Amino acid sequence: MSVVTRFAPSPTGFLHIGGARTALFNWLYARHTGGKMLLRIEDTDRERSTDAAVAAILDGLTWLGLTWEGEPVHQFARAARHREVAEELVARGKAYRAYETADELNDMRAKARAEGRFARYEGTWRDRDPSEAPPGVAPTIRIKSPLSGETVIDDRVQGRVAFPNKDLDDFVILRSDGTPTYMLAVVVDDHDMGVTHVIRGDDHLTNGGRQKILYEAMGWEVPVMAHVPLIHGPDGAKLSKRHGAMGVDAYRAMGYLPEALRNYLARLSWSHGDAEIMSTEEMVEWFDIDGIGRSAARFDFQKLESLNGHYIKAMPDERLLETLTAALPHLPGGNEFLARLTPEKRGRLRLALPGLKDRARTLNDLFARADFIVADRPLALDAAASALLDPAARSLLAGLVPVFQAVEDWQAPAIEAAVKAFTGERAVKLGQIAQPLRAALTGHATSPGIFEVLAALGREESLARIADQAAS
RNA sequence: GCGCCCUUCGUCUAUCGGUUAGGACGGCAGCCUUUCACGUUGCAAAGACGGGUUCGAUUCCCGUAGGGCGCGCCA
Repeated sequence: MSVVTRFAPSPTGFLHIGGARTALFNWLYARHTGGKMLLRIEDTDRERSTDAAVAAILDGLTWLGLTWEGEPVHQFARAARHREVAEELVARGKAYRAYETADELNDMRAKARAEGRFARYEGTWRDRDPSEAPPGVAPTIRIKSPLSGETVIDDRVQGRVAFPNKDLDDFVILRSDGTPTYMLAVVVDDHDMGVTHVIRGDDHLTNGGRQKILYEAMGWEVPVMAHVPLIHGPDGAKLSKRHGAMGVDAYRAMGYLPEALRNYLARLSWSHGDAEIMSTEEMVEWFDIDGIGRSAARFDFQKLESLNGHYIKAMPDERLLETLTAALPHLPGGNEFLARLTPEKRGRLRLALPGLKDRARTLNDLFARADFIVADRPLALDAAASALLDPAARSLLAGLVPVFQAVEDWQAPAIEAAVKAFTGERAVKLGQIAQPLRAALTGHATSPGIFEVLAALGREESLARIADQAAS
């Protein structure tokens, strides 16, 4: 039987990092086994679900390169089917109508909590005759959970997990307005969609027990379950906005590459020996549920950055240039940079890229360091650059002009040879000329190798920038 | 409060009873060097605690502590 996994986000916000990892695992497992991953939008909460969130989630998945099979299933559209199953359960005596109002239930819960008791539905209407139903109350449908014994799920990650049935109450499966609850909808949809493997966050572990009760009530086969540990923030607490619970679009805006994020996320609670840097093909080949660990992982931005730097360096220049220009609109300040990137400057950027990418860990970092490429003359100098351009330095720069005019092949090696000959003549150290040159050409005290900068800028622009700063 | 889960360097992890407990990120130091990086070499850094089981426990069991998740007509 072919593997069918699914990713089932609720569209109440962006695709957060934990969801992205869950989607990644489902995707990897489906690819690894030659199966498929389905996408289901869990929008039964009509109050909180929004179209914008659906769009954000699809966008996030697409950016991450996680593809799904077929059209996304919208859970709410299947409400009639869910109702049908709920009614069938009532007809079979596996579920019953309960006539408490939501307010009454809330009061009962509040009271139980205040008294330090577990707020559990006591099954008041479980065996009561429906003829006793109070008039004017629309009932919910509740499942009859077993009263004794235990419900066991054999989880592929967590192992055998047993829940005492006395703690599992008769949860609502159909609301009084006739719409299904999550618990019902998930089970019916997973069954109807032919899902064979449910891979999700372990915050759903106890739900797994409840869902098993539903599967058994319907006489359906329970899918393989794999509850993956959650991702925590750097301080070990639940991931919140404070650390990393932003949407994946926020990671894109921070200049991370999807392949870097994929690689990083894959290594959270999953490993394959000592493998750290993995191509997507390798991840697909190596991924297995057996490799998933059982403890929660903390999100570590430094490691993500390190990986991201690796992928930036590894990317061929032409592709990196395309990737950067495509990403720019999503990066803070990116549009301004893009607006100034004339075709001529784009050519210079392309030439400077090898030196630039070694120094960058994010795309933001990359284009920030490339500001000298798009800058217009006369360059604004930062404090460190100004300090380098003392009178002696300015006079040395003036001496360089004829040297540069005489360079025949305006490439880094020839330029370097010419400059070294010049430093020999003047008996100065390379640093004494390289630093003022850097300041004049880039406006900063740091930059890629100075000869690469000269080559990238071109002779004309380089000489003009030098003239702006040289002693006349 | 009740239930369930987790616990190896600061972080992510390897180890599937016998290892000098390995790798990666980060840190520190050296090298490279025109700056900053990159690269490279080396160093420091871990089995929460207490009991068992065993010839031998990081590994198996129990307890304690700490952390997490769940306990909605949310998903």
